[in-house]
Amino acid sequence: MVLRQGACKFGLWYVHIDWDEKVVYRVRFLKTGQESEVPVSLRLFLGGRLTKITDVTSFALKENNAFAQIYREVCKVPYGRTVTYGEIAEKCSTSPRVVGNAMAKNPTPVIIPCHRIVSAKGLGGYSPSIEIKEALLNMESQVYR
DNA sequence: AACGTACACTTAT
DNA sequence: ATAAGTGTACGTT
Repeated sequence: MVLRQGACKFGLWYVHIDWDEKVVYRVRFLKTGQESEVPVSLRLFLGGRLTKITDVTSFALKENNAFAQIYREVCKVPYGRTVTYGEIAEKCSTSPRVVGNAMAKNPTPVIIPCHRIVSAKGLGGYSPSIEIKEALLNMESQVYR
């Protein structure tokens, strides 16, 4: 297996990605970085010119644990839409808290669109920065308008 | 192995 | 405003 690493700018951040062919192992938002090759659809997506990332998937979706089920549910949320932690929890027969946990530990944000999961009364959280969540949702709402 | 604590929540007092 | 329920992870014993 050949692990490839690249980065792509998004606002003030660099989106760093580690991937191999079709499988993404890690996505991080860092303040530093250097533009380099990333999966094509990721670049288009971050540029607001694609609504669905099709050419890669996340390794976390394939696992066989409680989080993976949650992640798969999160992936069903369409572009430009948001659902609450509670709604995801209900579909997975668990509690909202657990969904929050799963989101916080999401190894591949964007690929797994955890920014579309919000709290029942407000935006909810996002790491490393809530600004990123806002920017992503803002971008999606513009395309969707 | 057990225990405590910390959460990207929600609902009911 | 505060508390209780919730499941997982992670640190400390």
